[in-house]
Amino acid sequence: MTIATRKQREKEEMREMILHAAKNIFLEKGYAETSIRNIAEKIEYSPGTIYLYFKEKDDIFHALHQEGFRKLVGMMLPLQYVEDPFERLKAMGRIYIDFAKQNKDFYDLMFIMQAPMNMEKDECWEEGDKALDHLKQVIRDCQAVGRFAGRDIDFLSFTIWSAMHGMCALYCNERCQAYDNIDALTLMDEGYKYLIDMLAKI
Amino acid sequence: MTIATRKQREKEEMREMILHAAKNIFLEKGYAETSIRNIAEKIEYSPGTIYLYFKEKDDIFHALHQEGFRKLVGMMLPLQYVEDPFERLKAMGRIYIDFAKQNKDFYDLMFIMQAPMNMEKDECWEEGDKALDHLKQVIRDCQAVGRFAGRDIDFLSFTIWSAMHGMCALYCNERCQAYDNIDALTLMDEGYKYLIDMLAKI
DNA sequence: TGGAAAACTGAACAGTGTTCATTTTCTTTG
DNA sequence: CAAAGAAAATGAACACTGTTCAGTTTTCCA
Repeated sequence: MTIATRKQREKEEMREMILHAAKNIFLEKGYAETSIRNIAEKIEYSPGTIYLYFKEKDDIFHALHQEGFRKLVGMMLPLQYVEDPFERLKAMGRIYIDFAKQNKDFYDLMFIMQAPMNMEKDECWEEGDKALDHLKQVIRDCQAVGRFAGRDIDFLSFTIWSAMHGMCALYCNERCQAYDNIDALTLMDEGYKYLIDMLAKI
Repeated sequence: MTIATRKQREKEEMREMILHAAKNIFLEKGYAETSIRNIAEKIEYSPGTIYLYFKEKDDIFHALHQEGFRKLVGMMLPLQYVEDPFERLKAMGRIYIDFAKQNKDFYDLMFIMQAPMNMEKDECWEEGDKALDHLKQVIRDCQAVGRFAGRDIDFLSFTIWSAMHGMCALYCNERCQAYDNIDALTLMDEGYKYLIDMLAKI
């Protein structure tokens, strides 16, 4: 083992250390409280050091952004065992909602925040694109068995994604309070059912 | 005219002045650039003065939040002349999308931002509730002519609102970039059509 | 072991929201 | 009209933010 490879490994470990600390603070106290100084303090380094591993704060959150997508894609894996395409689409929606419910902050970071968005289209969205491709493929599979006949896959996937995202975003941004006598989670569950009913008939 | 009433009027005028300046900066440079010092500079007062008229920064944005809802409700007014309930619902959706397209920052403030949300439920959402009630009423009207039979109005309104919001939110948060070969506005228009198709069949 | 290179530091900069003692302005009273 | 009292406005100060960079410390190799 050369010194160069060790150095590279150490560099990678330091990056991981920073990301780990950032993620912990982010999940515990939210985005606003996750400052460079907070992260630096947690890993017991000076604030300046962090800039030797990440060009700017958004870079850190861009990395967490990607991690979130890997997590979401991971949760989608079992879908391959659902044979019926429409059942697969339904299950996909359930998983998406569950992900948002269980990972409010990650969902925010991935689909709502402006923060880690100042990136080039390539690389940045590799994981996100994978998730969207996944949805498009399921729609294609549905079409193969006669559903959604004549519908454009891009437009239909956008409609479905939007509908799902709409519920999750209203949930994450506390706008479900508009229904003061209904629990937000119930709202999402029932809203999802109605969406499936609509998709079944289109 | 007593001095007391003049004082009160001046106080009100000052509030309006601050709001006017805040709105201008907000619409021109966005939320991030709208600082108390920026506003103070624009109205040629010291930063401290602003705190004599608003308890905190969010108070100012809460007021703009309300203004946004008044604007949206205003745009909805012509709907009363659309006789057919389902046509009215369709037109409502169009207006909602147009509002988001034309007032990206206001839409953000009203439905996405966490900023002016730390308010009590009452007063804060008076305008927002009005808009939601409007949607619910149109759905009720649809049911009166046989549409959406057996559907719960709260759940259905949430499904529809979510679907509309989802598109607008993805648009406002630049997530339509995921479709790199399709214009965001086209995406919304076509997505909206598919949603209407679904609602027509449910 | 000496010098180059890499890693790290922490003060400094320009900005943020918010507070508050001090000063200025206006109003009321003697 | 002047003095006292109240209201309004100020701007420095506090604790924070992301980011930079001259200077120090550590590590490496000849």
